[in-house]
Amino acid sequence: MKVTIREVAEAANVSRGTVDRALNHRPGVNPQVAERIIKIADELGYKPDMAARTLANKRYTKTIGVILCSEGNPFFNDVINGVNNALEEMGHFGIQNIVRKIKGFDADLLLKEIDGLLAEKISGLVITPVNSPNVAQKIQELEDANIPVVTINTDISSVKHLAYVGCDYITSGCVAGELLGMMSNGFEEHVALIIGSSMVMAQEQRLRGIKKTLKRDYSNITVEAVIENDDDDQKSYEQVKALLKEKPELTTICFASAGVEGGIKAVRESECGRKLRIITYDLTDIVRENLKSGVVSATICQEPFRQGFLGVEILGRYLLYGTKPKESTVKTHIFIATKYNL
Amino acid sequence: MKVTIREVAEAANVSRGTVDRALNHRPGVNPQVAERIIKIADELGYKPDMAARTLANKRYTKTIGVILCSEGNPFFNDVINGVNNALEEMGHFGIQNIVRKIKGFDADLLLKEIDGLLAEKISGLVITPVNSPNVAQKIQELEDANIPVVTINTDISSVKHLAYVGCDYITSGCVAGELLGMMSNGFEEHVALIIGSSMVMAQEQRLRGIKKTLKRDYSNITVEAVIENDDDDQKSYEQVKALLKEKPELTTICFASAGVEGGIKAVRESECGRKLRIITYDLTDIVRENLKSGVVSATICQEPFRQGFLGVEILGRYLLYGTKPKESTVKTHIFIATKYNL
DNA sequence: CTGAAAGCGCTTACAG
DNA sequence: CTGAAAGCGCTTACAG
Repeated sequence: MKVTIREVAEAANVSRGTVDRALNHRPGVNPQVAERIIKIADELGYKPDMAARTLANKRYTKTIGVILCSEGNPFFNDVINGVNNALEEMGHFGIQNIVRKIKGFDADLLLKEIDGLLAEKISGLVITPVNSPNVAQKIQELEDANIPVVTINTDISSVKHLAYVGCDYITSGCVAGELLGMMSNGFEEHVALIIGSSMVMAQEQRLRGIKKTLKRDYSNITVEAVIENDDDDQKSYEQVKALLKEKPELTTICFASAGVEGGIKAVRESECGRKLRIITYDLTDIVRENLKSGVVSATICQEPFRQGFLGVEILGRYLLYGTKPKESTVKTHIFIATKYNL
Repeated sequence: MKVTIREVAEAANVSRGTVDRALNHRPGVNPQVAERIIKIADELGYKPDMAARTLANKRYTKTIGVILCSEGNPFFNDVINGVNNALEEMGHFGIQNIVRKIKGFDADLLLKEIDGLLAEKISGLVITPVNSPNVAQKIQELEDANIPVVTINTDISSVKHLAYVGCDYITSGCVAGELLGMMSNGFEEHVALIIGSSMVMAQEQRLRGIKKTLKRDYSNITVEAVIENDDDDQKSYEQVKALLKEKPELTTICFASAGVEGGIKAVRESECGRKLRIITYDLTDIVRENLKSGVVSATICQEPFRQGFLGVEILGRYLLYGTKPKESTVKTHIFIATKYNL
């Protein structure tokens, strides 16, 4: 039957406190005794009871801090939903939370918010980091101070942290390339790729994935232009407008980032007879609308809800039970959605 | 701060036991008192602590029964993984389990297994049901006896039960239709649809979804044949072989069920110059291999892992905390995968 | 370094 | 119908 700490204690002829200390590698146990206890626990097949552990830890409540660069960016709506759902669940287990949202991927603001949360004594942090050295250094400091950090949606390089939950952006580019290829049906196609900025790692990676795949497998597809719209709809509008005038042979536009609304407006206005195919990334309200009406053919998604949810859940489990995910990189799925599978 | 049952009891001037009984609608409380307690708890913002609840319930252990029609069907591998993962989690919360796997969607076998699990005193059941009247009746009996039932992957009609976790098969067909449409790039295409059996509701629905979408939006695509292979590879091989001889104009084959291996073998053998496009459903090892090698262009997935995982989790949460899912139908996502996003 | 004991919040068998 | 109390399994402050 069920093996509890009590059975282990009896078998080892020590108190339950000592078993607990030994099994959880807490200080203050004779190493020999500890080793013996661990062995006995193992033989008995002892598995800690999460509910009891959680309950006992209620006396020493922990707080999860969350910082999202989400303000004014509709993509993050689903990430936020995921975060909130997981935080609510953690609430049932007595974990508190503080959430901060900032506008843009602004390193200085981010650092200020991190310090703010540290002042509030958070026990762990979930964050969409800016991939800059000073942010990396700050995250290193947190990890060193035993405050685990989980990055979501976008990662930070060169700092070991508890986990990253998000998609692989190069693969995400390859999928777009493959999709463009499939949709060409072997015929000649001329595509334009619209990104936000090649200075953002995720977007540069996507671009790379697309180009690589087209080059390798679809010589019938020519990339006519790569445009950076700074994720700005007005700019996107003007650029796409100019592009369509300049390149009448264009058959497809792929939006690898934001600025979809402006871009589509330009396409709509200039459409005179020919039908441009549009593919996008992610599933914002704008994209959803345009998929339904047939303006956008397909969009490539990355499970934003799950990014938020898992990010918080992984941190929460670590704080509650000390369990780490098997891999520190948790990839969310990339998949293609059409009007039918939103 | 944190409101516990104790605070509610003090505010209401009753014992904690009475608060518990009132809040959980257990019998044996004066209705007026109960109402007052519920109101006070609400005002105080009382939220039950799941860990404590779980721990307290340890004394009255529950067992989840699982019956899967999965034997010899590789699609179910991921469903099984999901089931096992969730069962392990439930184990931490003191819920036991009994799992039975049977071969084929065989109603009589299924009924026998259900009775077997009932004899083992299961508290709830997760099942891939056969949609037949006698199975429906048996599930009704379980629900009446307060043994909640969750169906996964395929549902049973006309019986109210705790939940169904799986995809919407008509939509799943529409997605294939849309995919075929996208891949045609407006050119004339001739497709064959291969299903297992139109007697299986899921497959009949998929077929319907595909045909509907093609008819409405893609008049350039002609369905040349619909073939039933009984999910048998040998049969599939022979039928596809004959088909290819008979219909040299064929450009695409869509496998809406099993028998992919046999079908692909036939395609391979007969390929003389022309390149047939193949699309499939789900992500078995065979499909994965053929996607990677470029033989299969795309496959339409339905989150099998999640079907298993959520099915068990929903039942477990109901048994532990009495919480029901918001909707009794929990749809898993349908998405398109290419060689890059497996 | 080790043990005895209190406590986390909820549930239910038992007594009244 | 209601209350007092034991107990679920683990953790840690305290005493030794």
